[in-house]
Amino acid sequence: MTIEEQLDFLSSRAVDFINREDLKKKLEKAESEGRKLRIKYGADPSAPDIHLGHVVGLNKLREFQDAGHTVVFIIGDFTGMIGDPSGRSQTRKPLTREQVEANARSYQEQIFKILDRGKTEIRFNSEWCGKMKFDDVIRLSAHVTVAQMLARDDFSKRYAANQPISMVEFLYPLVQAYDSVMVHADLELGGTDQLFNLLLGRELQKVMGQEPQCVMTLPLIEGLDGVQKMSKSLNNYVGVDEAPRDMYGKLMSVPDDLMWKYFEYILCWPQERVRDVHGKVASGELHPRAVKDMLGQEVVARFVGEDEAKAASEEFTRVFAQKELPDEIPEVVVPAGEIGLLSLMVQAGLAKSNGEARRLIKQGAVKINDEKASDERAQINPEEGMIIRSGKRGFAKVVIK
RNA sequence: GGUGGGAUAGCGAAGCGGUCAAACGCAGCAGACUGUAAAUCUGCCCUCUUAGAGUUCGAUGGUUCGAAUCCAUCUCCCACCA
Repeated sequence: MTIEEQLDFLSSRAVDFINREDLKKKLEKAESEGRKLRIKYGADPSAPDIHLGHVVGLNKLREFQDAGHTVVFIIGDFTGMIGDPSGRSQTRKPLTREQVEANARSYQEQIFKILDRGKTEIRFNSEWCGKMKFDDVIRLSAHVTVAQMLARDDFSKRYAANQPISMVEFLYPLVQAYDSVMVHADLELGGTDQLFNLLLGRELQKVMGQEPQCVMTLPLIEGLDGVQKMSKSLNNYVGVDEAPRDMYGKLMSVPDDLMWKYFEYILCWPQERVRDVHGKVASGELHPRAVKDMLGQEVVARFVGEDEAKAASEEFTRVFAQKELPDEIPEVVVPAGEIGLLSLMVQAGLAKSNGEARRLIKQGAVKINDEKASDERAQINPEEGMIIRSGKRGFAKVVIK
């Protein structure tokens, strides 16, 4: 590939890219010096589940690796242990050393489903942040002005709306920027919400006498609800570590319009192909469900395996389209003898409380051995192998102790 | 240091002495419709053995026949002016 072709390839799917000229120079220089570029990506250690939202970025990192470069994957353990009042409404709890370590391990297991282990450098920012003295921090903060900070969109909005902004929030972008200095990043990648922070890294490097990093952002994809960005806290995510059945099932419930993004950013389909399939669905040549099945299967195949993908798809059809029972049904162990239906359901995990169980029964969601249960006060005489269904996806099989 | 505002169910937000287990929106769950889609419609959505009962409205104590609503103290939060 020529440099220009590389640039095209590497910047594909990016939203912001600052900037092509700089990256070109870096690529040329690296090539002539036989050096690899250092591509930085920061991860928050508080949510150890890598989900498809992260995959958007990880895919891009992988492309950089395939082009020969090194990914510097930074786990923000230092900041994670302090906690992150992330503005919005949620305050992230500070993590303990043990939690951070456990999360970091879990990260590593998951990211190498996508990244090339041999071209990845994992770093923890406590390595350098932990050594800083307070005067170092103060000196560092002198490089940035309040006006600069207020340039960040969410800060300016909140400031204007008389909403609180803590000093910590000002400090975090600075820490992140400092990470760039410490790892000598050539380019930093992040979601579009990271643009300001990434640019601050660029500024700080300049101030501290380094060649400034390039900055690239990728879209934040919406989660299962189709509206809010995929995140663990909103519980609208698909984790790369999930059981094939869940992964597939979740993908099938994604709004149709969102599929195209998933094809493009998760599966990295070329745009022409996405457009082609999109067109076929629009014209009625392809059924949206078939396309979504393809999405589900391809994603499962990528993170788990081909066979599992096929199996997940088949089971899904069987259970939901033909209303049959799934392969594996969770068991409830109960002693022999009469038991109230309500408490049986709670014990089986089909309802959180008797109240909920009652509601489900009233609404006609509960079946025992395919027979609708309508009496909430029913006493059940459990039999071995009795099947209790609650709604479309709640199943339990009775086992007599 | 000063002034003002606030803490209500998962979240947001009404309520300001009884009719409040607490409006409304969102999220969630179920049913109908489907492609387990989306949209829509309907119902539910503190707990418990019911048309009944028991615990809730930052915490504690008090006034009252009766408090989420009034008083006192406390804790926490926010904005503004310095």
